[in-house]
Amino acid sequence: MGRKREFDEEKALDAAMQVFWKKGYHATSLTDLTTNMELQRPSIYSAFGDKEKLFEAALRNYTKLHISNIRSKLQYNKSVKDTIRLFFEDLVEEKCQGNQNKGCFCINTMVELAPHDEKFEILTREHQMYLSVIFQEMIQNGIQSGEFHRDLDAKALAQTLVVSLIGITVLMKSRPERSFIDNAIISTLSLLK
Amino acid sequence: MGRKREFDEEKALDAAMQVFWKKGYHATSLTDLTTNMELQRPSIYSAFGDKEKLFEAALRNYTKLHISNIRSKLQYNKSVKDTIRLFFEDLVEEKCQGNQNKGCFCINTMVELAPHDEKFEILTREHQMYLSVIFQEMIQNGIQSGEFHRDLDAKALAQTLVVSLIGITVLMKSRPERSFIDNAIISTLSLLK
DNA sequence: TAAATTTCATACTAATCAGTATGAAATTTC
DNA sequence: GAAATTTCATACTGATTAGTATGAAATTTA
Repeated sequence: MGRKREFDEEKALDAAMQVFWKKGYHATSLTDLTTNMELQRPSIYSAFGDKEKLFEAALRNYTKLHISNIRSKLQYNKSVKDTIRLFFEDLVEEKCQGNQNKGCFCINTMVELAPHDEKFEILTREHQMYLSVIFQEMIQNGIQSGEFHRDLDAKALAQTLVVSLIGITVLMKSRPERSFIDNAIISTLSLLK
Repeated sequence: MGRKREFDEEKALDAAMQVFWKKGYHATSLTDLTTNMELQRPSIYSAFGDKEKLFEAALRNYTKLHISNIRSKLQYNKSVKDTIRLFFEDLVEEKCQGNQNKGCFCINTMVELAPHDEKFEILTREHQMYLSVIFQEMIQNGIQSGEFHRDLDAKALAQTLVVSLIGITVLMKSRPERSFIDNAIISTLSLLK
C-alpha cells in the first residue's frame, strides 16, 4: 500500500557520509545535505530522523566500510611487515592526491564530538580498538611464522601502530613535507623486528 | 582623549581561547563568546575584528603559550630520555583529569579548519614543525652527551615523536584504556637508545 | 567648564539554522 | 475503479546566526 520510495536509501546515506566526512557535523547544514543527497528535507527526516541521527548513521556506515577496506588492504601476502608498510605508504599516497584532505571520518569525529557526546566517544573508541585488534592479529601471525621475534609484544605494538596511524592522518591535514610523514612511518615500522 | 577601555584585552583573549579550544570554531557562537569573555558584541568587534580574526588571535595566543609551556617542561635534567618520558606521562595525567578533554587547540584546528583554509593549514603545520625542532635539539643533545647512539637520526625521531604526540592527544579524546596510551609511549620511546 | 572623542549597552538587522505543516502525486489494497 | 496509504515538493515556522546602528556614559583635551 502507498507510494514507493523513489530514492535509494543507501546512496543517500553514502552522500551524507561524504558531506559530514568533509565538513564535520557543525559546519554541515541541512541545505548542504539536501543538495548532496539530492533529497528534500522531509524525505531525509522521514528516512533518517534528525541531523544527529543521520550523522550517526553516516558514521556507522563509514566505520563498516573502513574496516572492510582495511581488511582487504591487509590481506596477508608474504611479509607482514611489508604488508603494513605498504598500507601506510598507500595511506600517504591517496590522501596526498585527489582525495581532498578529508582525513578519516572517525578521527574527525573523535576530535569534534567525542568530548561532548558519550555516544560518539564510545563509537570512535571502539573503532580504534577494533583496528588495533586487526594489527595485533597480523603481528601475531608474523611471530608465529618466525618473521618477528618471539618476545615481541603484539598488543602493545598494534596499539602503537594505531596511535601512529592517527597521528599521521591528522598531521597530513596540514600538508607537511612528505619526508616528515615518511620518517615517522620508517621509525614506527622499525619496531617490528 | 576619550573614554578608557574598561576591559583587559589579554584576559578577554584568554577567555576566547578557552571557548574556541573547548568547542571549536563552528560550534562556538558569538553568544558563547560574549558570555565567557564578559564583553558585549561591539567591544569584541572593535577590539578583535570578526569571529574568524578573533579565532586566529586566540590560536596564535595558544601556540605561543603552548611552546613556552613545552619548553619549560622539557628543561634538561639528567637524562634526555627520562625528560621526554616524563613529558608524555604528564600529558596523559593532566588530560585524563580535570582538564575536560579539550585536547590541543592547534591539533583541533588542524582537523577542523586546516583542510578548508590555507591560513590555518600553514599556522598549524608550522607549529608542529616547531615542536619537532625542539625535540630534535633535545635528541641531538642526547647524542652529544653519549646518552644515545652516534648514528641515531635525530630529525626523523623527533618527527616520529610529534606524530606520536598527535596520535596520543587525539586518541585520548575517546578515553581509551590507560594501557593503550602507555603502551604507545613505551614503544615509541624505545626508539631512543 | 565645554568640546571632542572613545567605550559601552541596548536593540536591531538580514540571513541562516534545524525542523515541520500541508497538500498534491503516486501506488497499493480491497 | 474507489478508498486507503505513503512519498514527495513547496513553503513555512520560530529560533539562532554573525554582525551593526544608535545613543548614552565616561573620559580627555583645551
